[in-house]
Amino acid sequence: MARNLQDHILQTASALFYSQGIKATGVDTIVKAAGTTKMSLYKYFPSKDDLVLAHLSKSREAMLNRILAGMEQHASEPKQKLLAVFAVFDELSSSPEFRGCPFINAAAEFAEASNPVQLAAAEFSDTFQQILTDLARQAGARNPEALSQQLAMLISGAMVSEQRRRESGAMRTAAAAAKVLIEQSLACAE
Amino acid sequence: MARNLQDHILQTASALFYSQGIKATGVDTIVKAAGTTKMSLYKYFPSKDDLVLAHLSKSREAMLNRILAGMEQHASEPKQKLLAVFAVFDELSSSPEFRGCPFINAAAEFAEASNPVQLAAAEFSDTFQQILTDLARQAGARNPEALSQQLAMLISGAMVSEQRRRESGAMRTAAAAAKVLIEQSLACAE
DNA sequence: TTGCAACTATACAGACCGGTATGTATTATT
DNA sequence: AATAATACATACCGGTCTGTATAGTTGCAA
Repeated sequence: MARNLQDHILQTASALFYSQGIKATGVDTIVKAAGTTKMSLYKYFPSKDDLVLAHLSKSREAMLNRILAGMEQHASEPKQKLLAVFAVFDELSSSPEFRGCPFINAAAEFAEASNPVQLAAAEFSDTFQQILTDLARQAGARNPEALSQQLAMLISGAMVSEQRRRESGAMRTAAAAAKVLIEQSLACAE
Repeated sequence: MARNLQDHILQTASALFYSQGIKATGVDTIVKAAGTTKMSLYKYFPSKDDLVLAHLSKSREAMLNRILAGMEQHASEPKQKLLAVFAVFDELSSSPEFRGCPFINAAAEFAEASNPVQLAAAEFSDTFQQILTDLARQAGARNPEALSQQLAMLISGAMVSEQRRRESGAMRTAAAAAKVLIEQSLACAE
């Protein structure tokens, strides 16, 4: 499981933050769930805020790795990779543990623009967008930035939709839209 | 301004809930901002939860009215009305007060599935979706449900995107995608 | 065996929150 | 003038939150 206590605490907290919400999850709850004590938690994470940011950082890595791995596994050509991203998110949002996008949710919980959580959310968003833009460019899209932004919006929207109504097939419907947009963007480019 | 104290309190609370977040806005803050006292607030709203639900109900009405008004004003044909919805949301998300979708944000703050806030969010989502589906059907779309879901996802995604990065032109990019999807859905139906 | 570091156990401080109790001032109606 | 409705002022309660202080326990290594 967890190699050391620090990882174990982070893993426990991360799961609770994602499933119950960040503000709704108290430090005592985390400590009890992890089978440890507050003193140990505060040894590794000087404040709850630090723990929250560690959770977002961990989520960021996990998400990006999953996306990149899914892309490499299911496709070789740029165009197919773009569609593979939707397959990854479909698998992700089909899981019973799915509770929406951790970054969208966290950013909604910490509304102040100056909050570090906002920065973490924007950071993930930018990285993800960049991946899509590069693929769109490689695929030869007419306007890679616009296409990638559209695809990202479809994915965000589908996550929100799926969160609101489970088993709505939102991600597959989004993928169908993506296919149309990609084809259209490539057709005009040829 | 506000005809009576109850409306005034709700209006003040609504603005704070939307701009600062619901959990981040304490009752004392609302009372101070409204220039009244807790006793008066609790006379009209038996609990903060009631106030929150009233805020969502008010937001629901305001949003739907704005959408319907914008539709009637800018267009007469179903297809044009669908596009007019994006114009409404573009205007909405261009305002400096824009802080994302109040329902997406609220639902993220109250993560438990059984929470009434979740129901309120789903209720708006369903109503909005129904409006789009009817229009899509009237316009003669091949698959009205799928098309309307795609358009709704584009709008949700654009709101999230615009919230993350202001002035990103997300809603206009979403509208461009919508145009393609609508055209394609109608072309196949002819 | 001794010593040290990691971890546990528990209690508590201080702030904040939602909500209530008690009493007063203002205004309109009759 | 008496009454009732509305709103204000202020203090308080119980609970929860993050974060800390203090003391005890375990395990491992020299």
